[in-house]
Amino acid sequence: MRGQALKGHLDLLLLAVIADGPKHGYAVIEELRLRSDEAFDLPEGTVYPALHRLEKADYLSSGWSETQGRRRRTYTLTKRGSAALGEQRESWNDFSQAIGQVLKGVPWPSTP
Amino acid sequence: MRGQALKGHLDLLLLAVIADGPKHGYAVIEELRLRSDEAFDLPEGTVYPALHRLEKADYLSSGWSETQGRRRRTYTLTKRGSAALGEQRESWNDFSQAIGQVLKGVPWPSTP
DNA sequence: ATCTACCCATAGTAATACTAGGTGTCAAGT
DNA sequence: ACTTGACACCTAGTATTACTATGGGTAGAT
Repeated sequence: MRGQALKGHLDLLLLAVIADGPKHGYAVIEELRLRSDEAFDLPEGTVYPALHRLEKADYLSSGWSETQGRRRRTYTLTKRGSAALGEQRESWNDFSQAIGQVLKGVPWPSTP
Repeated sequence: MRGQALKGHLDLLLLAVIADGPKHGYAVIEELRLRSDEAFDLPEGTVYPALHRLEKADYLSSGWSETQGRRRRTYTLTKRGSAALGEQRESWNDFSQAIGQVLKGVPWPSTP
């Protein structure tokens, strides 16, 4: 899948996987790939800046840890982040339903 | 609904409504509003440039007509446009399903 | 006369996902 | 000893794109 289709929905995905439990960036990428059945394989250059953005917006908080010589920045969902997740989830539902309605009337190309 | 969530999926919507039959820009906006049950109420500044883009990409062709003193530019889906619609529709299905899968595991906030 | 609906257009802005690079650790293979 | 690949982080710059704001014009109703 072309990744750029993510536009506007990346935050929802990131918040969703972190809602499941605190995670560091690399783990977020892996988790997203797993849960989406390989559909989402996001480049680091997409995820890290987005996490910074979400932290700045107070949707996530972070802390450093050192695990066997590797430094990790682990992100946790804040209260605001949890609320945002709920809202974004609803708006995703509305959005996808609306698209579905528009598409409903359109016939698929003839496949005899 | 906040319109900017459209990012990356506007073309699909435009192609879809025009696939139903040739339409001019203003009619596209109306049709989209109707079919989406008011969810999509796109500003003209969004739609017109997008139509130009799609025509440039040879997904649409256009022609002017004059109806009771009003000039209209009517767009018709090209063969390439029809193919693109099919592809974008499939990729929308994959995309929305993938989002659904990611969201599946996440519990909604406690609503007692 | 003015307002609203109809109908088109463009310039500039903001947001954001991505490309392309960079830093460094550790384990396994050669 | 060296290289490769997985792990783990980061940023600068680019491209795309939906939107805001604005402008032009016609027709019909109040």
